[in-house]
Amino acid sequence: MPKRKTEKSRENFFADVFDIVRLVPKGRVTTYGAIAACLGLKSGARMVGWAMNASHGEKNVPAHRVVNRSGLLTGRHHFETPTAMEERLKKEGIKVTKNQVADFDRLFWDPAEKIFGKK
DNA sequence: GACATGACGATTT
DNA sequence: GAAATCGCCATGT
Repeated sequence: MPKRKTEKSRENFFADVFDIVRLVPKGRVTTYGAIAACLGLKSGARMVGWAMNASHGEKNVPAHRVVNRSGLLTGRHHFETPTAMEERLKKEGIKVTKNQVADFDRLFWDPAEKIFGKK
């Protein structure tokens, strides 16, 4: 287990990521980079992905709505089943083709919009 | 304490 | 235009 020092940072980071992902409207998708940018990280996209890994314990975190900047479902293999991600997205009305979100540009939801407008 | 890895992104060659 | 490389911060070994 990490020391308290990292624990604090980790908690803040994960909390922010989970909160943002949770705020993603149904039928919308966002990207790791967008979330990272909201947290103030220039390129913390990797960390966001790491946080998503921890999201396995957070049932209320729709990690399936988080894709890479290309709209590609890069993390589908980390789900319970390789198809769970696209299946869920399709269920919410999002079309997925070849592990990629259709009309990704249109469905893209920018957390900065909410965070910035809210704060 | 150092090295290697990770569901990414942007920049440079 | 495509490929290779660096950067980012945290985690695991």
